[in-house]
Amino acid sequence: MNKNSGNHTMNDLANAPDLVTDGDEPKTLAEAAYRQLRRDIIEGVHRPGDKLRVEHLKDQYEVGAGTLREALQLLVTDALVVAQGQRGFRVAPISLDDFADITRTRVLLETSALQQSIELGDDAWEASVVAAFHLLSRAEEKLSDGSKTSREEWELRNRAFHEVLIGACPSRWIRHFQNILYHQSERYRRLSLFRQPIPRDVHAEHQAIVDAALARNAAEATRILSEHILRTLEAVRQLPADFIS
Amino acid sequence: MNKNSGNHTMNDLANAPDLVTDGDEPKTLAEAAYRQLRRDIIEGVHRPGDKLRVEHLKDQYEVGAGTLREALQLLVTDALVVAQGQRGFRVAPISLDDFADITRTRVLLETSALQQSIELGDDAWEASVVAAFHLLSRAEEKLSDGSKTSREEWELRNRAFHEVLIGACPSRWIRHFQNILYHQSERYRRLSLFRQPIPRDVHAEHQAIVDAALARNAAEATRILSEHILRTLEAVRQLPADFIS
DNA sequence: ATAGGCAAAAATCTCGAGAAAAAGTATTGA
DNA sequence: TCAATACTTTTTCTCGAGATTTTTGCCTAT
Repeated sequence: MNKNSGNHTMNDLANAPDLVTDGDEPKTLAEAAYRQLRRDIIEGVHRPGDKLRVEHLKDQYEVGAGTLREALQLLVTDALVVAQGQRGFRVAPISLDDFADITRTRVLLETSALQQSIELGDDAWEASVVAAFHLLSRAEEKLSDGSKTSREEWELRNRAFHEVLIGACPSRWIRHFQNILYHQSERYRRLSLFRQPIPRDVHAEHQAIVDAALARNAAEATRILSEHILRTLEAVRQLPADFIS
Repeated sequence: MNKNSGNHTMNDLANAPDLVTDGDEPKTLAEAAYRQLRRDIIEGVHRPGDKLRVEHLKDQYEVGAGTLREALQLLVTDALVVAQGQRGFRVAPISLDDFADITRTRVLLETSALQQSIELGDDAWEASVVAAFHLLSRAEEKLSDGSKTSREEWELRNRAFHEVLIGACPSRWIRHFQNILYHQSERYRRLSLFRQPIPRDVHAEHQAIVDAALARNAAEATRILSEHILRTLEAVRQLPADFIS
């Protein structure tokens, strides 16, 4: 019974569709190409600043030129690709300052969202937080084998955890922006994890956030979350300079 | 043999282009169509929820089908248009709750940006604020004739004023998001102005913001700015219910 | 009379080729 | 040797036609 999409007529807001539908399967070739491209950009297959030539990529992704063009346009929405006038597309460049900006903006949005979540969340929200935290903890245990799949699993569950935390925040716009920023920071976090495969004690940080959230201690929870997010910035800051360029 | 991606030397940051290039002239047909469409959506020519059929619109805007498709895709970035799987495009719906969400998120972002602007702004920033305020005041005087051009001029300068206010905020991301939200609220503000052509004493509010900003009184400035933005929400709230649907 | 299903129509999505623009290369002259 | 110009190549942008999918209308059966 997971074929959801049951639309209730009353109360459009709660079940209003997200600004970017990202959960379902891709229903069009353009969207499929978009997802592959997004993955490849985040994974670093296409490096920051690289030119994305339609003629070359259309063969690689097995779609027509116009279709690939649309996929690139979708990536512009996520700010993973920049389009310049009559000069084609490029992978969005990265820089330390940009990451600092992303991180601080994330803190601003995510703390506000968490505050509202704590204020408004019901039992179901608490349950989803505990569940997501459990899944993340399990993924952390398996992370020690260093395999690629386990890290991907951890990435997925880490994201799910952060999403669920602010899941009771009623603002679709904050969640939308937060979503974009999370994708962005994923590119940087990849660099950090590559260098520092076993991160700092992130488990304890998550635990502390969960405890404060369930205790409805918004001030404490947002404080820890802020430090948690900002710590990633510090980790990237300590990378060799030539990693980012 | 992939080569390279010639990276430029440093200093990319200061002159980094905005996330959405909006100032220049449109350099491509798709972008031209995008701007016309955006204007028409904000102006209400295409009403919220309307279906946007490519076959009809391509004649109206005098471009090919693929080109119009790209224009629509660009509008998805601004969240003025929603694309559903294999079922084409629609003008993004509006609702009171959505506007409340937009407004509150705007307050969150814009106050944070203003705070940083006040903290970091230099003499040139102060000058630009005073200049923008002056232009806006002049536009307000001419607003009494009720002509369409004068209201458009006011819209333009009001936007410029709010942009300049947070112009010294170094965060490109906050400015980017704020930009999107401003476009969104423009749709709603149009409804409000239509009903209430001579708005409340918005001049005094702007004046108070400028005074507090130049006095480097961040707490006061952000407080007034918050109330200022929220007041628009109240104005729309008092519209007849059937205005929004 | 209503519900279900089949068929026609409309709309979307996709592709490849042609026109416009940018980038790269070679040539010429000081 | 260097700079400026003209030419060639590459790439982007645009268009119209064909293939799929969705929607609409009609018909039949219970």
